[in-house]
Amino acid sequence: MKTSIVWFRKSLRLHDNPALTAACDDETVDSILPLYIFDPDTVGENYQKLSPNRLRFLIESLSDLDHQLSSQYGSGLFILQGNPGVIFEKITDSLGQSLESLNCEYCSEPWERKNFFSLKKALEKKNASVRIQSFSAFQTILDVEKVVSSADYRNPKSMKDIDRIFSSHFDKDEHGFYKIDDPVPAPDKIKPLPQISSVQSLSIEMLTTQISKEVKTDIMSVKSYFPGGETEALGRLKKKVSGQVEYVNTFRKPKTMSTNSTGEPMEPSTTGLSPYLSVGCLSVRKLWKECEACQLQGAHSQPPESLHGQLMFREMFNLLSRSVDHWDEDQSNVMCKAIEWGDFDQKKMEAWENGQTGFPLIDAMMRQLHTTGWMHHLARHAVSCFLTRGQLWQNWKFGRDVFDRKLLDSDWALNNGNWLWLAGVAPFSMPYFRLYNPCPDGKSSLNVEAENAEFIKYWVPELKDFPPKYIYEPHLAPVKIQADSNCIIGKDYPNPIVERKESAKQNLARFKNSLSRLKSL
DNA sequence: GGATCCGTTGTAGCT
DNA sequence: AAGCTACAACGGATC
Repeated sequence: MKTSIVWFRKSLRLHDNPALTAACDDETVDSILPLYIFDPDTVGENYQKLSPNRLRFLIESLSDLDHQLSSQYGSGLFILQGNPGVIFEKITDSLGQSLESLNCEYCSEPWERKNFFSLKKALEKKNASVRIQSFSAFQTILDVEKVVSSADYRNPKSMKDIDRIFSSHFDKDEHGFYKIDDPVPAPDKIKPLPQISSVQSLSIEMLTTQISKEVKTDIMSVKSYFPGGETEALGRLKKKVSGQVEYVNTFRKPKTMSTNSTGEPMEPSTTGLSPYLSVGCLSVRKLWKECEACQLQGAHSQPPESLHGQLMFREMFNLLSRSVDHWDEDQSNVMCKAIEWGDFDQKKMEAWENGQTGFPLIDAMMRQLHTTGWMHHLARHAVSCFLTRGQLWQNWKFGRDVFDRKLLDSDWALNNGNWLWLAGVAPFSMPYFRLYNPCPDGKSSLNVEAENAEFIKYWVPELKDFPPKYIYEPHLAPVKIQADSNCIIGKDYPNPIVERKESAKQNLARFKNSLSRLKSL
């Protein structure tokens, strides 16, 4: 018996999975072990690094993978918990010389690369004939290692830069589209599981029970809008993108904030596919190609506003996170100006995280994040601007950590990149003085309101009877109106945590001072 | 090498 | 109602 291990890391899917396909096509092996490792370094010793909602999403994604493997292929997902090095030691001991190869996807995070290299070394020491292969172009369209190591690579900072990188790595076809490889279909057959008696897989049920107990929440009953899993991902892709030529071709990101006409307050106005990309239930290549198929049908929007543009920014951050040292730091990070932010202010941070700032739009957005694990991209702009250079003068890293714990689509490269951008500390085009007004008038891109301010009233039900006129600044409503609306500001809903204009003015001056100090160094 | 242009999606106030 | 201007003013690329 010869066995190949297929290690699922951040690509919890069967379609467009080159590591899996390679194992299936390998005639020298007769059994395949699909493996997932629940790593305490990633989720936290007590699962505290991920919100219950993220844990549920991950479990559902694993469950779907396991179910597909067993019901369609007579295989199954082997789930183990622990440090990958220790896990592989156990498995290789158990498989002995029958271990033929290990296939996995390339992961670009510093700790993941370290994991992989030390693992490779240890395995090869044990068994010199084992073939270990890491496959790229899995989580990204570009081959990250290849691009950042090319001679003319420079850190991309704009759509123009990233477009230039695409141009130098892909030819264009007769329609002007980049020639990107088609996604690989799911395999027809997967070879059976090997016999391993000494290592026992965790069942989804056991894992769920254990996690729920540890985080003191029944994670499977967390109110959710995005169910995890490849099956869901492909269903959503079909519903939102594949057949939706008009939607895709007119997609302009800055214009999407108030276009949710579905009548479903939880339904995103954008595709809502990002959670599925982050755990790899959906292949980004497949998404790219489905958009392209729509664009072939006629005139369409262009990067940066189009869906392709959004995915190109995603590639940009993935490259930067690999090529920039200390990508997640504000010191010794060439992509971050070390602004002298205020000390961690627990009161401000809690008000912001819990949606109790007294700014209804900000609070609605933060409560939506807490409940659904998702926020519109412009909402992320608004709340991060508010927390940092706008109103609260807190270090972007504090907000980054909250997002990372709660966002279903959280991704190390993207989350840090977006915070660097929005805090105005990166050399991207975000002038620090360009603030978002958390109390926008009708012309703002942040304006989420139909006439009735439904978005705010849904997420901040304290204000559900408030007249739309005062919905952004309820403290300005006369006391009689507050009483008639069953919400006394300062009692039933907080007063603004800071004075909006004053704080903005002060922070602008602080930012400016920090910059001139940095320049004089 | 100094001037000019440009950058994913701003705001406020005017006509 | 859409479109203009002023605001405040960065920093890298390009010419």
